[in-house]
Order: sequence, then C-alpha cells, then structure tokens
Amino acid sequence: MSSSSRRSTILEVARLAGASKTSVSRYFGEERDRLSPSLQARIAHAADTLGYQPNQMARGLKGGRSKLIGMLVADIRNPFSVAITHGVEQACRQYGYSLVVCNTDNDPEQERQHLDLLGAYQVEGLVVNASGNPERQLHTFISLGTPIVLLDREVDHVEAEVVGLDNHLAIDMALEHLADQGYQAVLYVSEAPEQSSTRQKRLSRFSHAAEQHGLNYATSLLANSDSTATLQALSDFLAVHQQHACAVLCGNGNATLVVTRLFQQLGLPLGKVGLMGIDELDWCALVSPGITTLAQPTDAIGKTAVECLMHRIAPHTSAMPTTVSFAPSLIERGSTQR
Amino acid sequence: MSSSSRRSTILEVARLAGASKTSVSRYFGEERDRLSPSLQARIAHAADTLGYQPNQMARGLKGGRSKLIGMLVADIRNPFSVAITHGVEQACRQYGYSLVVCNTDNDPEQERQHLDLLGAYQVEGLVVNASGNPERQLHTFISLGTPIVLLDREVDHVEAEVVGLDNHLAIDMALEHLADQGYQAVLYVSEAPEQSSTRQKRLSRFSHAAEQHGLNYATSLLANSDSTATLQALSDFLAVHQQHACAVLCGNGNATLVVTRLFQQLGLPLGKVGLMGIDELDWCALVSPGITTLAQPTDAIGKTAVECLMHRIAPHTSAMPTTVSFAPSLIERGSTQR
DNA sequence: CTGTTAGCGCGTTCAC
DNA sequence: GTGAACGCGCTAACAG
Repeated sequence: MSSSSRRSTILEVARLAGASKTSVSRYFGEERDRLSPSLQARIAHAADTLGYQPNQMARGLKGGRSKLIGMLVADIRNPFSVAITHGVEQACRQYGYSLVVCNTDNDPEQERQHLDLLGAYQVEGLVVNASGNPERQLHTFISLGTPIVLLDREVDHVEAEVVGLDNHLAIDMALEHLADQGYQAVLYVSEAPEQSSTRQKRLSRFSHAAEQHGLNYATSLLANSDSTATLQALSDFLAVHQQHACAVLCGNGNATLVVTRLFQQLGLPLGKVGLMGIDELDWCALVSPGITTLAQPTDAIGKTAVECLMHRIAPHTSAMPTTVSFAPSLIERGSTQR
Repeated sequence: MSSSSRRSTILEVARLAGASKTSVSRYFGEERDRLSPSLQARIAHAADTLGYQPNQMARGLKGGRSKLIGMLVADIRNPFSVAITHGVEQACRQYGYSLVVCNTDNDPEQERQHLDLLGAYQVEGLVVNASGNPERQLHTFISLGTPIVLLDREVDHVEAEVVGLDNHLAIDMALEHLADQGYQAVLYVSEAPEQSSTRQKRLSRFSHAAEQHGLNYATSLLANSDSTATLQALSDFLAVHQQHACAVLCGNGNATLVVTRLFQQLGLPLGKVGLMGIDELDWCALVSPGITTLAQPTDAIGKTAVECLMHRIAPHTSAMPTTVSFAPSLIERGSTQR
C-alpha cells in the first residue's frame, strides 16, 4: 500500500541526464531552442523514465507565474453561468492557463473568502461574476497588478472591463418582437436587482422602451423562494389588461422557469398569453408550443473575458475597451405566436 | 496605473510586528496557542495593516500541503454533473480545501492533460468522473499516495472508492414503477455505454430486470448528435407492441431530453405512452403532464466523495468501504399515468 | 550553447 | 516563548 514514491524533481532529472538544473528548466520552459539536440534528447529521456513533471507550485514561487486564472461565479447551478464557465475554461486552456472556479452561491461572505484564497494562490488574472460588492478585495488585486474582468455584473467603483450582453439591445429586441407579434401589454419579471447591474439595466430599460413602443406595462420582482407574489402580480396584470393582448417577459433563465410554472398553475395558454425569456434553455423547445428566447453568445462572452485578461497579462500595449457587449439572438417559438 | 505594490511577505509582517518569521508562521499555522497574547495581537495588527496573506504556493512547496483538491468532470454542461460538482465544492470548502475543477468534455486527451496539470499543482486528492480510461495516470497518483475517488464511473484496473447511484436499484425501482402503472413493454434509451460503467450497469440490469418483471423490452443507444436512429427505434418499438401499453425509460438526463423531443416530434401523448427518466431536471414538471423521474441525491454523492478523500488524506485508520451507492428517490408525475 | 550561483516565500528543526 | 538557519523545486541572472 501507498508506496508513496516521491514525485521526482528537476535535480534528479538533471543528474540522470548528466546535465544541470538550468538546462532541464529551460527544456520545460519553452526555451528548448537553446539546447543542443543531444542534450534535449537526454533530458527528454531522463524526464520520461522518471515520470518527471515540473512542480507548478515551485515554478510559481519564483516568477510569480502561477499559470492560474481565478473565476468567481455567483451561481454555478444556473445553466447560463455554466455555459459561460465552459467558455472561459476552454479559452484558458488555449492560452496554457488553468482555471480555478469558485462558486459563491450568491453569498458575499463566501465571495470574500474565495477572493482571499485566489489571492493566496497567486492567480494571474481574475474573471468575476460578482454576487456582492467586493470592492476592497478587487482593489487589492488591481493594485497588485492582477488584471480583472467583470462578467455580466459590474462592481461599484471598480474599473475593469465588463463583458456581457448588451442589455439595452436585448430589451429592445424583446419588446420589438412582442410588439410585432401584436402584444399590447407586457409584464416584466425579474429577480431582485439589488446586486446585479445587469438586472438593473434590463429593468430600467424595460420601462423606458415599453413606453417608447406605446405598450402597457408593469414589472414584478421575484422573491427568493416563493413565487406567490409573482403569481398575484401576474393575475392582477391579466385582469387589468384583459382587453389587451398580454405577454410576460422574463429577465433571465430562472425567471423563465418560475413564470412557466405559474402559467401552468393558472392554466394560461402559451401564445394566447405571450411568454418570452432572456437566456436560452434546454427545455424551451419542449414546453409546447415552445418558448421564445433571446440566446446569449455564452462561448463568445467567456472567450472574450479571457482574452481581455491575456491582453493585460502580457501587455499588448493596445488599449483595451472598457466594456464589451454582445448582441443576443432571437429564437422564435410558439409562445409569442398569438 | 498598475502601482504593482508587491504582495507583502511573512518577513515584512514579522518586522512590523517586531517578531520573527517563525512566530508569524505559527500564528497562521493554527499554532497560536504557543504565542503570547501580546505577540499575537502585534502580529494580527501587522498582518492586517499590511494586508498580508500567506502564500499558498510557498506553503505547498515545503510540506506538499497544497490544500487543493482536483476534480475531473466529463461533461460540465450536464446538470447532473453540475449538481455533483456543487456538492463536492461545498464539502471541500468545509474541510478547508479549494477545488480545481477540470472539464474534459468527454475527451480522453483533455483528460490526460488535465491530470498532468493537477499533478503539477500538487493536489492532495482527486475526484474523478472519468471520460476515458486514464489508468496509467491515476496509478501514478496512487503510487504517489494521492487519494482518488471515482465518481459515478469506474476506471478499469484502478482500485479506488466508487461513489454514485445504486444502478441496480435504480433500474429495479423504475421497472417496478412502470409495471405497477400497468405498462407492459419498455424501451430503454441510453447514451453510448462504452466509456461509462454506470451506463453499462444500467443497461445490463435493465434486460435482466425487465425479464424478471415479465415485460417486453428493447434497448436503443443514442448516437452522438443525431437522434434519427432512436426515432426509428422508438416507432418500431411502438409498432411491434401496439397491443401493449408501452413506455420508454431514459438512462440519464440527456436521454430524457432527446426522447422528450422525439415524443413531441411523433406527437405521442405523454402517459398514454409512458416516459420515465433517471436524473431529475428542472423542467420535468413543466412538460405536461410532467415527466416521472428518479432523482439522485447529488449533494450527498458529492459530499461523500470528498469525505472519502479526507479520510485518506488524514488517515482515520477506519477502513473505508470500496463502493458507496446511494438510492434514488422516485418523483412521480403524469408521464407514467395511463 | 551550458553550468553556477542566488534567491522566491515559507515551514521547520533546533537551539536559545 | 522565541529566533537563526536550512531547504522545498524552480527560475533568473551571470558567467564560461
């Protein structure tokens, strides 16, 4: 049991190859060109028979190059977050970095802890989908020269690139589609906007744009784990506007889930009462006649976030934009077909 | 810009506190009792004003204690995997460990790379939801004394705890439920079982148990990205057994998704033709009249996996079981109501 | 092209 | 209780 044969070190490889530590280090540090072919071969062989692998910890110690990117995710169970994370991870790997994903479960306290940890592991860059307002900690990263990218949510007083959806455009597209389809009254359902700049933007844009389109409208905020308030808001809305064609616009995937449940509880006919959501979900096509959504380009968002980081890690001097917003794409289904 | 004020070191804290490195080290190494109260206060203050944080890299270098757990996930976009990952992460944090999650996208090559990386970062334990058969690499971890836990999928020739669902029980429960509901013929739809011991077990148990229950049955394997073969299999099955009450049992969440789409394509009435799936999904209640599922205790599975690791990292001498299987819970809905 | 010499920041004896 | 000295595995000068 547990023979526990130590991991072999650079020194052992060097000895076995009849070379010096430096040469071995160079061999693994992408500087092979500087080594004679014969030396390379000897080192390669030695490393192979010893099963040697450079110790990243030690490596990071010297140059501060941990080859680690940290990512903070507010809610890993949200399919949208998962999709983004997937994109971020792919991009990191492509650049030779590994990703440490920390889920905060929307808890600022966990967020703080995780940020400390990521600092302790010397991450070279940070992708932050904030759940609170960890200003102070983010500032220490910034003052340490560690690049930060904000994902989907801004953080007060923290200047960093913000990568995400073009929220104004998304709301505009949604309302335009709903208006085109002949809906005259729209209820916007959102999760609590306090901690999310994105939710705030969508919400405020909604009122603005709804007026522009000459639509009747109202908004409703989702309580944490109880949808009765929204149920009430929904039936009230339908009652008030019974002579109009009504629709509900959901601010994100979770809202869509909750509202769809409410539609079923109330026995509302999808389409007759319109339903549309921001964020595409696996099952939107399955709830007949299908739920119309605005899909976010999650891979592009994730990839862009990492690219921002890389530009700052190895400064390309090219000035980086301060905000990168992507356009959603409309996936039209029966739920907005009257 | 980028004032880049270095991260402060233990030495600086020591100086500012008028103490020695050792004392500071002890202070952060859970040996505070050995320090005089006044010293503790001085160190605390110094560390605080300097914003000091022990460098995990350097820490790990000496004793090999990276305080890192590595996790390999075959498909991070599968909600089931996400749920498990969530459980694993929670448990790690609880034990003071951080989790490095690596997604392999079911690609053995990525799996190999990620394993090398995790090794390089000196993870103290490994939770593996394998996508290939990385025997060799897992063995080097084992011979290095790094504990491994297999999640949901076994790996040939690798002896390690396997944590997951009790697959036999799950299939038995499903068939019993279907039989109880009066279904007489069941089609089992599974993803390709080659690389997954779990899929194999469910599949083989299915035939066995179906016979025991005196059911007519057949199986169909899902092609990667094309469901026409399964569509064919499904209609054939229904045609052959048209005088029987038919049902489809889906081997996992993805199968459920695909089959539900097929039901809609074929206009099959849910319930009239039964549908049941292993893995609970957000939307199973939404596709009316609801899809009956067997839910896995994902948090418990994740937590147990980490506990196995911890038992081996800090040996409690208590012998650990070699397999931990959990029972699923039946969530009954309209799709199995004739 | 290659080897030598210093540390990186920290934990750990072992003395005081 | 406390501090000095050494070494973890590696990279970065600086030689040769």
